[in-house]
Amino acid sequence: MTVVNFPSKSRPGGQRRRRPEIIEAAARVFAERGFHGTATQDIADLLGIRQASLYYYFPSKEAALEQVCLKGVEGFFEAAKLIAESNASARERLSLLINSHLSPLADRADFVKVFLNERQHLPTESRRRVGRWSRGLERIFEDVIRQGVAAGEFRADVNPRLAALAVLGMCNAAASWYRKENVGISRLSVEFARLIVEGLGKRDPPPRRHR
Amino acid sequence: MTVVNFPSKSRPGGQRRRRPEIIEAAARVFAERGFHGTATQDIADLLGIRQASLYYYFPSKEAALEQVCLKGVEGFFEAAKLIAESNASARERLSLLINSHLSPLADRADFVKVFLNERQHLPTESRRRVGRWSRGLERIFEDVIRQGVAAGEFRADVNPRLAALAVLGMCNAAASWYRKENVGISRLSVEFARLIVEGLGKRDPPPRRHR
DNA sequence: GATAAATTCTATAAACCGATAGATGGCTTT
DNA sequence: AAAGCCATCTATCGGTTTATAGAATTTATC
Repeated sequence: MTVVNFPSKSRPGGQRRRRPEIIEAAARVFAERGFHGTATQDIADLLGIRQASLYYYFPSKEAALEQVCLKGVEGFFEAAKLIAESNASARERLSLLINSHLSPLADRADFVKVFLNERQHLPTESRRRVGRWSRGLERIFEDVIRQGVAAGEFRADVNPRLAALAVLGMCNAAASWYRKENVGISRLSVEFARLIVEGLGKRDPPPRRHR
Repeated sequence: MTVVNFPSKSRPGGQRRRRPEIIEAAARVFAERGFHGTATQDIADLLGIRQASLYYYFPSKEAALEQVCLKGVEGFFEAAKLIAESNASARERLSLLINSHLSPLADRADFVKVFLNERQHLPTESRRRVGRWSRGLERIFEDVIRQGVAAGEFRADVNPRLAALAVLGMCNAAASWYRKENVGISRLSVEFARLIVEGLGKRDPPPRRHR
């Protein structure tokens, strides 16, 4: 009976310890050339193994995309939901939402990028799933903005739906250039949050003083 | 000698009158499935012709992409430059820039979308070209914002580079959802411009009145 | 209506790519 | 060191896709 808790027995079908590394390589290449622009050979090259060896780690190229996308959205929704449900002001919550939405760029930019650009190529089932997920996130932003309007924190003539899409678009676009620009996430978050809440314009052009 | 100015003689190698239609079909399919996700067969299907017939209109699939991308950026830069060089206020110019940047979505959303999402797959030479073009446009937005800061119209602590990327990201993202959301360009432009210049926040939370 | 030009078709070559099957070697455990 | 599992390899099949060649058909011109 000797039950062993070492890495043995427990798994009937292989451990595949290198799996995370494989998925990371896939993310890198997918991010750079896109899903259909990538041959499985490209992933193998990056890893220094043979093309066919990849199939020990996933059953199909699409399955690999699915894994990458999953890691690309992991936690987003939950974090956003927590923030949205806190009882801070709408301004504060929106700023936190922006920060939370940008944070993953720091350590998994490729995964996020692949999710954003390649999710359309997921098999039907999981594409639907991430569709729902995506709409849920939009809704969270939209609701916080709507609450801000209702509370008198935000302008009354704001269209919460459009504003939410604007904010998300702005943040998501950062995935494309975050690495090239030399700016940290916290700096970026602050800049974006202030841009959205306060705008670019100066508050009170003070009554013109004579020099 | 009889020189004819009718549509004859002038072109030695064919007229290819259907070319615009062909390119439009390519744009449609590229926009939906991406460049590498599209087979030339798909374009042919949409047109009701045979796959091989396409090659009467362009020498390669990449060349078709090039044409689509070209139409996707046509005029952007020139329009933006004119606006940036006008002597309106920075606020006004930025609003006009946003409007001008969104306008093409009305009648060539597919072309714009393809340019934004698929330009990475252009052959090296033209990719470099649109790279320069793209940076030029960023620069225009950035400069107007910088001038607004210098003129005291915009907050002094704004990072013009990041703000420009934010605005462009916001506008470009609209290409993905413009059709689904039922909103006209003018409405969208106004909303976005106000969002960027004034922000979401209310100006003067008036000294708290009783209820 | 004859002729020429423009357009579309059929047929197919050649390369590429995803995926499977089964062999091989190395590491772990007993 | 024997046994078994884990990981990778070799070899290859079948399907897809881009692109070319040349015939056939339609359209325009005189």
